[in-house]
Amino acid sequence: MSNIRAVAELAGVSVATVSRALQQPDLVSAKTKAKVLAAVEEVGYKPNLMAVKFRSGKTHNLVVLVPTVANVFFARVISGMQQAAAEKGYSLLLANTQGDQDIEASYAKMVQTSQADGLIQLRAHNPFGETPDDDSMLPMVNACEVLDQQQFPTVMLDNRAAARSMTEHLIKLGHRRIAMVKGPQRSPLTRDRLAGYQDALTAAGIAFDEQLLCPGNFSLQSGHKAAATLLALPQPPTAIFCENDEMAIGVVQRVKQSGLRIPQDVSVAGFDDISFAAYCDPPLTTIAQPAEEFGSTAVNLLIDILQGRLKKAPKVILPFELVLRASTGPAPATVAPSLTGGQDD
Amino acid sequence: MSNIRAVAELAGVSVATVSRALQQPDLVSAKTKAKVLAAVEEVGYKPNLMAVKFRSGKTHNLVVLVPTVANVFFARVISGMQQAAAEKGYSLLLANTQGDQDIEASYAKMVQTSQADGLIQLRAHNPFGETPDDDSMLPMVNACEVLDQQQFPTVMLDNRAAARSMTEHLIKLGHRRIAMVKGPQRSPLTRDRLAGYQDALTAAGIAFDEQLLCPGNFSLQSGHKAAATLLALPQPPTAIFCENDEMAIGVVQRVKQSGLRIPQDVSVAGFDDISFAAYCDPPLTTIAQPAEEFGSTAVNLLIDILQGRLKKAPKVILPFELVLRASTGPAPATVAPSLTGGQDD
DNA sequence: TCAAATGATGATACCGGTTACATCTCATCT
DNA sequence: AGATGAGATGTAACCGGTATCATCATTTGA
Repeated sequence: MSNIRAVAELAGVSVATVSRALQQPDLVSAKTKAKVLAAVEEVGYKPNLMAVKFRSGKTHNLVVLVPTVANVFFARVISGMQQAAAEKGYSLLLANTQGDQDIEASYAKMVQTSQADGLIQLRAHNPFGETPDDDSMLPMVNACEVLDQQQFPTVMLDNRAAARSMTEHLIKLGHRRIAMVKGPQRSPLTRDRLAGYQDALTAAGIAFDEQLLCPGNFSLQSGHKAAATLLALPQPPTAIFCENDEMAIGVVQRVKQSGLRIPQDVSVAGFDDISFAAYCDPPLTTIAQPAEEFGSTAVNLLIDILQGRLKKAPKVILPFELVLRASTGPAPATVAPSLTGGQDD
Repeated sequence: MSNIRAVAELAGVSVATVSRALQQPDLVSAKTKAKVLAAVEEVGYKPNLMAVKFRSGKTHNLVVLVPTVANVFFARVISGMQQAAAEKGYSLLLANTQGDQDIEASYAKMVQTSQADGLIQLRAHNPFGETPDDDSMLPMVNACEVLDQQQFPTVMLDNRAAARSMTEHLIKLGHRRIAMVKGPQRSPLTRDRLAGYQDALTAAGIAFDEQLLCPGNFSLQSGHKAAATLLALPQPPTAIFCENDEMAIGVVQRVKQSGLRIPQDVSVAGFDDISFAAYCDPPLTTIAQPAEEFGSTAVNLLIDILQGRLKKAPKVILPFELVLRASTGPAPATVAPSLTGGQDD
């Protein structure tokens, strides 16, 4: 590997001149510059950027903690991050944490050991461990799933309002028994969406029925399983609102397997508006989130912090959009014909 | 940021001793080690790994060039890479190239500028530009989409055999007019799958009909569009084989929109076995690929190269599996019962 | 008892850039 | 002409580790 000293020797100048010729060409004379560039060419010089990063103390790397990259929504978020980072000359170090806090912590250490300048967390944890006493702003941004008492900059959706909006849509269609398939237990995201759901019920004077809440984990399988549970209830729901699209797609399948029609017998709604949502049968009513924008905003915020342009930790709230498709429709007129028992496959 | 010299001073030893106490504890006496560790604790010393990487010339970073991370299949591959890399102490630098060769080249430069040790390419390009004369092994592995005359180590599927296998399945079901929805034009992947399709046709004595080939780009939309074209043919196909599952899902929707039933009127098959394939209506017959294994194998191969354990560029071929679900079924009794076609099963 | 071997530790060069400061050359001004 | 300053270039410190070699103390062996 040729280095700057080899170039300097060949060009007959000092290393400082070579460095200047490449970094601040205005400071060197035209003919020196020419000599240097020729020498660079001749020895095939490529600067060792590791040395630069070491010297400058800036790596221009950003660590991203993702629960699972193999998730359609996160994939879009990452895509947005990548774009924004590339534009600013940063690279992304991707960490698949599988939700494991030890793995998170080990990657977060990359910031402390100067392997990365900052960190983006897509989960509501603080991977640095307990918050330091001094509230000096750690180079971290929290996106998507956010804890409210967070002292970090965050990018989030108003999940409560979004869930309320969807629930209101269902109520307006005449539904009274609206089930909710939840995400992981302690997720603030689930908590907020649940709150929005309850807000809408309360506003419409509908009693909250614990039985209509079903656990899930954002997977297709868990949606499928949840639907089975819900349909087996003595009084099954006429609408099922899922906290993400994957679960909704699982629900759709299970509902159809029961011989019920969507939306005539049961309405189904999702959350995220992943690309597959529009290609469901029937196409899925859902909440669209600007996934790529989550990513780009988070990256830009982080870079602002790193470059000292941010005084206070901002909270950015991105807009959602209710996307109405064919999976939701008017509640069935029937109070209950006679199939309250719910037939199996 | 505290450094090793601060620790040395506090512990009353030399920097060399501190380094040894942390790296090769056996070389240091017990009480010195204790002093050092206490000092490390006291100043909160975290080694600057950037300095280590610079000194050692090894970054332990691997660049991954992905056409689009927001692709279900690639997301799984990346997940497998991440896992394998983490186990060996490497990090992944993710690059979303959008298929742009300039972007690819700019990321490939990270290897040449010592920001990464090696590179994994998921497309059949050589991002380093024209191959160097000396066939010294560049630290690169090519996975998924592979050019055959490649001098790099590769990890791939026998796409030709897989496509042949699927086509044979359709032929066995009595289909004679089998359409193929292709991937991007110049992709070797498309070329191989097409060849396998033709192999099966030839073996079964079915004439190849150019009209039944439809362009696509691996997106849901392109599948939808392709189906529209195919169904409008004077003699539409009775089976549609798509080069990936997304397109197949798009096809399924379009076919159903035409009022045709799957598989009674038209069979549809995909490729990849993404998670959504099993949740289609009807569930999709497809070819399963070990996506995560693609990733882990590629990473392990690359690390073998980097650590000099590999003499010749190996070609690894991973197994596929024909996954039969409900989207394929017997060919409909032909509108024209004339027996030009020949034998059924 | 002295030489040689062993073990523990220290001093410092080194990796490859950047950059503060020094030096040198001219041109300009009074 | 001498002083001043601008412009071009060189010298070397520096970033923070690692590793080589030197040094010194202690033990072992003949």
